[in-house]
Amino acid sequence: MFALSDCNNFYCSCERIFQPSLNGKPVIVLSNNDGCAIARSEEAKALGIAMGAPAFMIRDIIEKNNVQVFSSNYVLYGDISRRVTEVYRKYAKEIEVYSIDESFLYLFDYPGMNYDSYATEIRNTVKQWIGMPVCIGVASSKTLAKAANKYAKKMTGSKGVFVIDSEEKRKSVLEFLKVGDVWGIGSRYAKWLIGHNITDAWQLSRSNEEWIRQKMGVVGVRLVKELNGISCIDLEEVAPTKKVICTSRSFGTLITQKQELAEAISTFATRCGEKLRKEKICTSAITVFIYSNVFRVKDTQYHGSVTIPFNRPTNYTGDLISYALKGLNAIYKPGINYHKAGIMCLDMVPENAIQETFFAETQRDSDKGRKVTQVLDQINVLMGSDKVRFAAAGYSKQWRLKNEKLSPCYTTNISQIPVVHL
DNA sequence: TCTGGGGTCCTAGGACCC
DNA sequence: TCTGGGGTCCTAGGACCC
Repeated sequence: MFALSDCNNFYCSCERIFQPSLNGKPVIVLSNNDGCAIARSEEAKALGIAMGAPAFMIRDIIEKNNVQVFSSNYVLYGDISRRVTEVYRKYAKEIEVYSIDESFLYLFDYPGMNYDSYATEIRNTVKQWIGMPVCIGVASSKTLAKAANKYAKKMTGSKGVFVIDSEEKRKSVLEFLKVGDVWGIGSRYAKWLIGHNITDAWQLSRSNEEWIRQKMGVVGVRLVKELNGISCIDLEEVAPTKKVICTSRSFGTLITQKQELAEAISTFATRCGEKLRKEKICTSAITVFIYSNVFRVKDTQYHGSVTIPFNRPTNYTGDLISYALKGLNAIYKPGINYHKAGIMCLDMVPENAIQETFFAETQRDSDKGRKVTQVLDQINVLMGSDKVRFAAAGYSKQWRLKNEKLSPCYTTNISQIPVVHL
């Protein structure tokens, strides 16, 4: 049996662990730049704050109801996520970390196993050890486990656990689940299915396979089989190496000057380098892009992007910055209010399987680069991000993210932990 | 005034190989 | 009247996930 364990309102719950007085109160967490509400406590949802609602459009609701607002703190959430995952490992043969707040568990099975009490124990342990509330769905396929999880969240009150271990239970879960809420059915397919009078997951599970194949391909066929309890999607215990790595940001303020863009681009190249080295891969080409703000309809709109192939794959920050700045040169247009930029790394190869070029000196250069970044990474892990960096990344950072409501990194930065007077 | 940031998979069609 | 059989690679577009 598969279990899907999902943290409740994860980012909000992370903030509440360290401020328990916020329990029972409306809490929201905003996206980067304090733009949109991307996590809402139950109380905030009840006030009508929608997922993705722009902060400036819900200001009234926030002020009237004293909603507690946080900027997103991914360092904190990432660390809490890691701790929750550690608890799961005690309870499962294999686990797949599916996202920052969700994991699939392939459960142990004993003769006479009681999945309901087992899942309840996992839930209680995560709550007691980490302080994180989770809900758990258990079933014979991943798609059904996702469905059971949604049912557990809405229909079981404070129990928070549901096991599909009979046809009656499968039917009641699928009848409860709207077709658009099925894992793998997005807005486009939902619209089409509803147009053909398939409105819930039960009806979808009973639909004709060939008809589904024509419109939705093999993905759709797999999905229907999964709803019928036939497992077609395996657990992915080890995450496959990434095919694309992207670092992009909107700016806290609009940028027009090339020099400022260059600093931002260099900073993104630095982040990409860190990500590549962590995955032990190199990239053979990058795409650099700079965008104006589509919401400012009176501004001249511009989407510039260019892809630059390399002679030799690299994950050395110095290389990435110099290629990225060449890219910027090619696409920069003056007189535009730039709002967002980014770098995408493509065509990955493993770090230890690089095809060398014909010219031997690049080998020597790359050894030097590798040693430099090793030291750089070590210092920055120990002393804090960006303590030592390339000058191209600049110092002013006018464009940096707006995050006015940032909480401390309670679990990863000792010096930020506030003193509590009892 | 103010609107996020990452990813993946599948398919069809064109171009090419022997 | 009749025109083989078996492949790969690449790209763009469309769908999806958190």
